[in-house]
Formats: sequence, structure tokens, C-alpha cells
Amino acid sequence: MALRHAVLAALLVGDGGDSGGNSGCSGYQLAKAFDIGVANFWHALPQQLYAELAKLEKEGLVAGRRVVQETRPNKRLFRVTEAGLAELAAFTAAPSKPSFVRDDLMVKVQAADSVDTGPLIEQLEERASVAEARTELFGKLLRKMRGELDEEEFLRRGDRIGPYLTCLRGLALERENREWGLRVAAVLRARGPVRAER
Amino acid sequence: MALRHAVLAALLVGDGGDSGGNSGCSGYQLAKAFDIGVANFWHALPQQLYAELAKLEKEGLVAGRRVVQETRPNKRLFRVTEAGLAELAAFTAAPSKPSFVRDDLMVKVQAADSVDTGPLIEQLEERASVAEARTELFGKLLRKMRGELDEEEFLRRGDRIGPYLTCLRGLALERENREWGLRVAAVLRARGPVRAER
DNA sequence: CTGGTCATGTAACCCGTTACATGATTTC
DNA sequence: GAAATCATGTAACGGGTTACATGACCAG
Repeated sequence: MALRHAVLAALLVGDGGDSGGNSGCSGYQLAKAFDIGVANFWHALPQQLYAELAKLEKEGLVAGRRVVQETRPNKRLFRVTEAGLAELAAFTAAPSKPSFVRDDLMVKVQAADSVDTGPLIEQLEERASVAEARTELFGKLLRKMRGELDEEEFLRRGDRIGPYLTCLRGLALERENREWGLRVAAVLRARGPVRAER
Repeated sequence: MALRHAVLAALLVGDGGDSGGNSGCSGYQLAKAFDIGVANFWHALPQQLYAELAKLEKEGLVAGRRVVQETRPNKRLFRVTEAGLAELAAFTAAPSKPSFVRDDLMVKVQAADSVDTGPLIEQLEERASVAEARTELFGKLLRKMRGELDEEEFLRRGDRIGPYLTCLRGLALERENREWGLRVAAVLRARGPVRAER
């Protein structure tokens, strides 16, 4: 049960959108975060998030308040409570589980000597281009977060560097992703169609 | 249900240990592979692997044969069948699910502005040193796989490059992992203990 | 004589995924 | 007029994790 901590951490950012300081963040906004930035270190579907928010609220780790909208469906904004912060602190102090990954494309590359590489090459190049797009996106997010300061300066004096540091890693991973995809595609292309000797 | 494909791909290597060509690989050996190289792209516990092997055997995608040992417990070696290869081929041709990651440490870094960073810094440095060890391990594995050839040469003419290419990615990821860990630890250290203003 | 390696599983429970359900508003 | 965005859930099923169970051999 560690999704809760990912949710709490993501909720801290609390980009309520408009002016209202740290008003919180809706399930929907949270789901978007889990599709972009948070996806670098945690994956979860919207349904899971709604369910987890409900559980967290019942346990008092987040507090939700209903916001009535006229032109849009009503929504609920959640913020992390004191108890939620304590939970996060305890989690941070405890030992971490080893990170884990699941990647279809790498499974396919692992088997590349025994199967037709045509579709694989396509997928690798597709992934490289997606990775490139994400690289640019992360670059923009970073620039936005640090504002006018340069990186060193921001990391010394900025007041919310957590998301910046995770985004930095996301950027590095996507760059890596792109390079690897292109490299492997090139290698497989150069070898040509499968030689079915065995 | 994609663990099956990871298992099939891992089984292709078939490092039966001693001389016997491509004799296959036991559940136990498979579990070790999932702890080292395969962990770069798939995570699974031994129990899952034993269960999956049983299922794959019942479906005819792998074939197991019992090997009686005197000085060690008996074991079963599995190899991928023709049907298994076909399954892998179909999987490779089909679209890939987006890769996904779950990383406790990154969740903690995301929340770094709101919690005590002491234990976090320790964990980051610990991870960096583990990553360094894995970097060296992967370096050795790569040298072993390519034998006397240099990398370019091996990737052009070697006869099993799949595991090499995935290992290459593992190496890059671990390097990245180490650098990030050290960087973040340094940044957090420089900021000193939490200033609990808010 | 303690701890690591080899070797394979079962059972219960919880978490995560897939499928379903709804509906108004804005943009192309 | 179609498609994306905003917005929130429920229900069933299947896969994954945790805990348990066993036991011989080898190295320090």
C-alpha cells in the first residue's frame, strides 16, 4: 500500500489553478499529474486515484471540500492534512522498496534474436519520438518552475524544489530513452531481416 | 497478462550452466535473472515465476524436463517451444503498453520540501552506491557477452544481441540513477535541515 | 554451527486493471 | 457535427504480494 504516499506527495504541489493559494487539487487534476510528471515515478489509473482519495479522506490524511461550479461539473478539492504530513514523514524515514519497472519494449528487444524485427524497429522509433516530445515538455516545465533564476540558484533558494528534482530525473530518463531507442533501431536495421538459422 | 512474455524472453537465453547447449533454465535460475538483468525491465517474485512456468507448460509454450541431481535438490529445466516462439512473435508485433515505473525514493524526493530530509539523504547516497555496484556488474556482463569483439563489431555480427542491448540500457539507467542520487543528496545537504516555515 | 545457496511450491488476501456509467461544455 | 475536456465514480475479475512450508548441502 504505497499508492497513498504517491498521492499525498503529488497533492502537496496543490496547483489549484486560480489564485487561491494552496487550495488543493481535484481527482481529475491529480489524474492528469499522474499522466505527465508523476508518471516518471508512479503509475496509476484515474479510478484508483478516486478510490484512494476516498480512503485517505476517511482516514483523515486529506481533507476535501466541495466546489460548486456552474459552467462545469462540480468538483472536490483535496489538500493534505497534518496527519497526512505525518504519514509522509514516517514513510520518508522508513526504508524504500527497490524501484520497479515494467517495459514491454525491452521484453521485445530481449527476444529480438528470435522474432521478426520489423514491427519492433517501428515501435522503437515511435518511442524515441515520444520521448523527444516529453524531453521538450519537461524542459519547459523546469524553466517554468525555476522562473528567472538559474538552476543552481533555484536549487539553493527556491521554496519548492521536490517536484523540480523529480522532473530533472524524468528529463534525464526520457533523453536516455530516446537515445537507446534510436540506437537499438539502428542496430536492428543494419542487421536486416531475421536470419532464421538455429 | 504480460509476465508470460517476460518469462519467455528471459528463457531464450537458456544458460543451462554446463555444456549442454541450450538445455533450458530452472525456475530458480530464472528467479535470479529477474533479480539482476531482467530487473531492468521487469519485476517479479519467485512464486510468480514458478506459477507462470506451470501455466506456460500446461499451455505448451514451454517444455520442462526433470533433472535428477544427487548432491542438490532435483530441478526442472524449461525451454521455449515452437508455440512459445509464436506467442512471442505475436506479442512483439502487437502494440506495446507504455512502460511503467514505481519508485519510493522519487516519491520521497517529491515531498522533500515538507519532510525531514536527513533519512532521505542517507537513502539517496545508499542508492547511489548500489547503482555504482550494478554499473560495474553490467560492465562485466557486457564484456563477457561480446567476448573479444568490440561493441560495434559484436552488434553487427554477434549471434545473440538481445540481452546485450537490454543490458546496455540497464547500464545507462544505473549510471543515471547514481548521478541523480548524488546530485539530489548534495542539493538537500546544502539546504540544511528543514526550515519549517509555511 | 550459523548463514547462504540450491530448489520448489501452496494459500489467503489485497491491490490494480478492465469494463461500465453519465453528461454538460468548449473547441475544431 | 465530432471529438476533446471537465468531472466522478461502481463492480467484477484477475494478477501480484505476503506469509507459510520444507530440506539438504556447503563455506566460514
